[in-house]
Amino acid sequence: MNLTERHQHILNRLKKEENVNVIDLCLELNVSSVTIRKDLKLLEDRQLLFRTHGGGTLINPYTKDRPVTEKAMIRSTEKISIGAAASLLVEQNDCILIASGTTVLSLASNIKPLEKLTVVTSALNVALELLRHPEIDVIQLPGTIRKTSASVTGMYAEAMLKDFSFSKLFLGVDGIDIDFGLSTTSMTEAQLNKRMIAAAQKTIVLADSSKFGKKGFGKICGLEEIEQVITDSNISAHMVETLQSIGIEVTIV
Amino acid sequence: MNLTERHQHILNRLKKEENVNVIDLCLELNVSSVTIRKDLKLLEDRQLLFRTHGGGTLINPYTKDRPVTEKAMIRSTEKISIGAAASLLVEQNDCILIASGTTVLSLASNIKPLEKLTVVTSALNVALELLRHPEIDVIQLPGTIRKTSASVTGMYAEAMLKDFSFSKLFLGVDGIDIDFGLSTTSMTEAQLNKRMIAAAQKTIVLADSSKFGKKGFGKICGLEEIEQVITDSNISAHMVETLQSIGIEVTIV
DNA sequence: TTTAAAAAGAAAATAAAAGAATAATATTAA
DNA sequence: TTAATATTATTCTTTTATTTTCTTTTTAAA
Repeated sequence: MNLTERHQHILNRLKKEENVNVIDLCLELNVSSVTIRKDLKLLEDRQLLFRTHGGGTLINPYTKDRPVTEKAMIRSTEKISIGAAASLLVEQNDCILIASGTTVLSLASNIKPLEKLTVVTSALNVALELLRHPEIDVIQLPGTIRKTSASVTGMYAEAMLKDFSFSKLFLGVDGIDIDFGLSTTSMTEAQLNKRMIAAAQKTIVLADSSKFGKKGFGKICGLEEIEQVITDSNISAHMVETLQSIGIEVTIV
Repeated sequence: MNLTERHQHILNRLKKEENVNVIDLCLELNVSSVTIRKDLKLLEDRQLLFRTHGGGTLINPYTKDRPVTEKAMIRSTEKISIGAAASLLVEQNDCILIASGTTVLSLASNIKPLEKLTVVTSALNVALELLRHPEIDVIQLPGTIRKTSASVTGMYAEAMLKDFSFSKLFLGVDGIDIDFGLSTTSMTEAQLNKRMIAAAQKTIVLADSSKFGKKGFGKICGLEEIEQVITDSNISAHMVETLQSIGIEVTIV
């Protein structure tokens, strides 16, 4: 039995029983505990399981049971830092637009407004997160809800955006590529994001370093349309230079 | 059983019973009380429960205005039954409208669609609840979010409703009075509910028995505009008769 | 073959978890 | 209020799991 078969086996057991432990896997697969731990680590890096002391589990053990919030924990440390850095850009009496995605959700949980703030968002979980603050006027965009991101898309949201102008847009994306520009997995979401960029005076992209060089299915826009990127320190120096040469402000946390 | 599995167990028990105690958990999980206390402390640090003397609870014991998700627990048994009864009225391929409130949230958690279903809602928590079902197309109405009910109101939602026609509206209210009719605490919500009634062929009101004879601030409509009421068995016989005499179908659970 | 690279394992060092003992604190009943 | 009781926090020890470094084995390529 080789490495991939072993990994397959581990994932199958996880699917059946939701969690596995190192010792059982050693016996079942006739390999040492060191090997199993390496397997688990690798699978965790690929975000196929969560490591626990003594084994692994399929579901993130420490999130409330919303499917969407669980996803937020992937690369959580980076996302939390990026969200915190983005929250510093929010000023008093701002009118901002927040798109969907796990990274901007982290922004939402980091916002601590001192005075009035108006937030329009497409993401239901962002809206719910912001409800905690009485200082914030939260406005929800309408539309069909995408199950994977818990956010709306569609013509109603696009039409409504035409009535507003925002000082800033906080945008999360699935891919940033020098040539292809910004992209996301859904066509309708890309369409809405395009309108969002048009409605905002400044577009700030929140993206952890894994997003660079990647392309999602739906193109949102070229890089020339954005003003600022916030990312983590694993971004390559070359990418930073390229972005800066186009005139994009790069913030590294 | 390892640490994470134990934590999972504790959270599951909490979800079912709202509070746990140290001694029971010791026996159930075969670990010392020291360990359980460490578990509870850790889960409290992650804001997944609140520590109490001798155990833990899901609800913060020291806040007055509970967030929306917790408010659902008040009169929960009645609300669960009412929600379950209402869910039976949902038919395949229906296009329904669900308003806001804790009772209709209970409807949302009871819906188990067999085939396609389209749901439009003003309440964010209803929308999130329904996302679990791939068969349901969930459409969110837009607008400013009321913090107390986590639902939208305002002209954008009202305007959007004009584009649709629904077979049924499920409405939660704060008061049902023979003379004053249906009412709710918020003026803007009353306004939206009015439009909702106009957009639906049939209005089904979900209200536990405590709501009868009460008046909220904002009048929604007179009783003649509704077709059906679902309530619990504590409603007075006289009230049932009066409602039926106006031609309202009364379902008691 | 020889060599390089990947995979697996052994062993020691390190870290985490669990429980015991006890002091500190909170709750309850008198 | 006080005393009795229950619960919690703290410290320490034992056990268990993990990480790290290094060696061996296997696999693939030159």
